[in-house]
Amino acid sequence: MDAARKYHHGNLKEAFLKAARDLLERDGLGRLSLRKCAEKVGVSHAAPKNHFGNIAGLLTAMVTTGYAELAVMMTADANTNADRKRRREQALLSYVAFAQANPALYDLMFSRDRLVQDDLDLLQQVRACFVILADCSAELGWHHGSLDDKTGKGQVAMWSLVHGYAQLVTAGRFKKDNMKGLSILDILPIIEQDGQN
Amino acid sequence: MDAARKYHHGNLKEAFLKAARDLLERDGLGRLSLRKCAEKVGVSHAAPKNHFGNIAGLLTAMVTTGYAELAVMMTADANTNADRKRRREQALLSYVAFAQANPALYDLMFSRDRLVQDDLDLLQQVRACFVILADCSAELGWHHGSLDDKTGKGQVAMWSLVHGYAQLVTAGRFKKDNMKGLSILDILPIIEQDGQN
DNA sequence: AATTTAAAATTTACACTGTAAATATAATCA
DNA sequence: TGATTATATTTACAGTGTAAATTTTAAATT
Repeated sequence: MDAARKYHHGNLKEAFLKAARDLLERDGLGRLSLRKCAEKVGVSHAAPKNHFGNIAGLLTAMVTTGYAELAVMMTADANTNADRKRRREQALLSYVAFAQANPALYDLMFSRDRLVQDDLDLLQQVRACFVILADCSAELGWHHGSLDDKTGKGQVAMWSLVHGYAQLVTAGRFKKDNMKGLSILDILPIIEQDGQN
Repeated sequence: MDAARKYHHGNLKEAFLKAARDLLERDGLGRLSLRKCAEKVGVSHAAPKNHFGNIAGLLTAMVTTGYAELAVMMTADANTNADRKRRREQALLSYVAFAQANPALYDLMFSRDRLVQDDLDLLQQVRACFVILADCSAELGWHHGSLDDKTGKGQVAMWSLVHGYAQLVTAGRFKKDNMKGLSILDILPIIEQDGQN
């Protein structure tokens, strides 16, 4: 079961994912094609059909690895005994860093019509990221103190804020004007309550 | 100069924009093509070249009308003498409503690699929307009261929050779990300061 | 009004794309 | 070894965007 020399090519699936990701970040989604990936890997253009079915399957698999990497990055320093505020800041910084390092992939990760949205692996990895963000949003206070968070409002707000920031930054919507140089941590206090963490 | 009967087709540009937008929302960006638009309008597939140059030009023009409509919706009730908090709630509700009514278009409006990003009309309409949101974020307080907003943090936070929320809602990321039924106004208090509006 | 000019739309052509079906190859298993 | 299954290739086809040449029509000019 030596995966490296098992079949004709050996690990063609991972080779394809790597080639597709390189082409995605280099040329953009609009110029990514199965045939270019196949040429880059050195196989026929019909080879990926066995592994991914169609191009939506390839993109879905690639996006799924993206969510997995994102989860790993967000929890990279979580092994320490840092308090929640520290973990939250680390996770959010990593979240934005991932989006900036992989802008085209990050874009695709929230695409509505190019992925197999009900893919089980994808849903699982998306949920893993959500759980991490949910943990980050826990114990955040509210201005209107009567509100508790059983409704998930804090989680929704947390993900909305960091995703919106990441997307707008990578889309170049914040480049001009006088708002460059801000980080997610600069706008994070908006979501924090004095005296809590 | 009767625009309705000026040329062979008459207002082919607007007819194309309408056809493209219908196909976009019906079938998604992945299945939108110039040739289908041309067939729907009833002209040859090369007709749009005179008006848009290429497909990026068509998508850019379509997205530009989207930003224009968004600006109109956000300021629809602004003629009244409502205070800023009221205007802000109206604008944000309209923002999310627009995204939900035109999910595929809204997605395309933040695409990184399918538009002519330096198109002057596009930049102008984007800026118009930003100005409205900036007005909405004015006079919002901060928890750490020492911070003023000369850096644009409030504007960045405002757009990040509402865009992230709109994108995640239209992408279906909030459909399950226990957080359905929330509106942007439910998470807006997170950005408000007691005693101010 | 007749002619010229320029704009608009069509026709034709081509390289590229995803996908399906039939075929060939190689690894696994009996 | 032989049979089976997974993997990859070949071939084919409909659809795509775009460019170039051509035709048609409106507008401009005389």
